Amino acid sequence: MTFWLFKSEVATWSWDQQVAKGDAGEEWDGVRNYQARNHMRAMKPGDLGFFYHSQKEKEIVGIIEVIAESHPDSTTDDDRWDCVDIKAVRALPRPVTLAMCKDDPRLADMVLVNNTRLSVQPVTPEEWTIILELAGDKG
DNA sequence: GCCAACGTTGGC
DNA sequence: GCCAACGTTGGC
Repeated sequence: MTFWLFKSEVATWSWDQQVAKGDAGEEWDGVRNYQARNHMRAMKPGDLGFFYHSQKEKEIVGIIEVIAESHPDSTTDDDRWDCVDIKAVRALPRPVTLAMCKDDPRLADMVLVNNTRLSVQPVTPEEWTIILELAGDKG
């Protein structure tokens, strides 16, 4: 089991839209960054991830599950770009803001804090647990 | 709205 | 293969 974090602007693809897709989920398309793509290629069905709203909200709002391995991105003919499918698992009881992550010394090395521009990134098991704690999520 | 960080492109 | 120019992301 590996943990991840997916970033999206609310205007582009929001948590509510993800939830509306239900268990069918949706492909995480549109990624045009090699690092982000490589992370998606490393994902396995059953992996869990956080759903983060960038720009305005700047907070982790929910948990998603990877439901399909990486496959060609249907929004482009360029075969360099792959994506996975994800579905919403549950919303966090309270969102965890970027500011909260920055304020917690245990999260000082988190990619979210240190590489603001990477839209798909790994999360360590320790970070995963800490964020669930900050969110008041009991699993 | 600005700007820092960083990734990509393309000329050489 | 280097690097300058440019474009984009996203926090502030």
